[in-house]
Amino acid sequence: MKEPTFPDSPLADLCRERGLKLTGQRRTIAFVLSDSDDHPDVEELYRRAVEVDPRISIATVYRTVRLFEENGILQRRDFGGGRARYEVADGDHGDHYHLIDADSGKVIEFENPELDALLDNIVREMGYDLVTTRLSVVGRRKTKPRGNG
Amino acid sequence: MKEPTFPDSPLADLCRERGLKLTGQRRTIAFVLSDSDDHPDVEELYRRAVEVDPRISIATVYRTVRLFEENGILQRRDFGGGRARYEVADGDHGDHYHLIDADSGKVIEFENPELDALLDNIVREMGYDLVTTRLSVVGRRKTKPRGNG
DNA sequence: TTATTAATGAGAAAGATTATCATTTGCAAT
DNA sequence: ATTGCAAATGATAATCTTTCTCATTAATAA
Ligand SMILES: [Mn+2]
Ligand SMILES: [Mn+2]
Ligand SMILES: [Zn+2]
Ligand SMILES: [Zn+2]
Repeated sequence: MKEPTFPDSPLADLCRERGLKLTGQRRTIAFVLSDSDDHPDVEELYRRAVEVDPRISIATVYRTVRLFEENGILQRRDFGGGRARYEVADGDHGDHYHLIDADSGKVIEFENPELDALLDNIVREMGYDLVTTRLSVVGRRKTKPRGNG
Repeated sequence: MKEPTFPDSPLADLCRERGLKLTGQRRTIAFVLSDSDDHPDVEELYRRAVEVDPRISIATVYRTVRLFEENGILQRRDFGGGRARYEVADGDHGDHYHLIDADSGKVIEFENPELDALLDNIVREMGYDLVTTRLSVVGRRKTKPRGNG
């Protein structure tokens, strides 16, 4: 009966600009996504969305992330572990890669123009245009070597 | 009633060397894998294995690829599309990456020592030791530019 | 050959995602 | 403001891949 009030997020505006119908649920999910700076999966997005407006179903979250991804608003990531994870495309930072801490699972973002260029060149020299790079590295925190231990 | 006869494959020997019990099914799956130079998923491995010996179940194929992967005999790949795909670890070629043709889905392997080194350095400079690199690029075949067309 | 222990087969179960369909809602035209 | 209609939603069934269960079978060592 009571509609929650919150401002239109940048993603909600994007949604409109693409000519997508801006439903209450999409507005909520867009808000939640704009508010996130990590890589939530659908379950986590659902939890956050319900906080904002309980009148939402997990099915709609699945539908909406797919829609947003098809429209270039979201990027899907696969860090292993069975569930797809999402982040805003071209949020405040541009293209980037992910380092996963092998022990904690923590995701650390990084950019590297040299890597961008190298991948582009490799693919071009094979006679292709680069469409998508799917890259994540798993690493283990280095134990700082001591003088004597 | 009739046991199919085929030689022990390199992978079957590896299986023994690791102290794993060499069952008929594992011998068959090892044979099929040694005979493959592509990136089959479990369903495809099952089809190939049944050709060699019908007395095999898909459950055992799942179990065996997991076992082989845990023992460093197989590598699991994710090219998108929902199913895990497998290839022999350190077959005739060493570590390599994969380029997926965006239109045909064809998988093209490549090696690149510069890329190896760059990834290693990036991760090291972030304070980590590189454990695993998960990389595949999707590309579209270049249309050769014409002088006039 | 026998005993022991692990592996297998068949199917149930699990986990993630998509499909179905009756109902509701956004939105554009009255 | 109402109306009409296509599109979206909620609830849940279905699908798809992978793992689990458990009674039966088979591999290895004594
Ligand atoms: Mn940078
Ligand atoms: Mn090389
Ligand atoms: Zn990211
Ligand atoms: Zn390969």
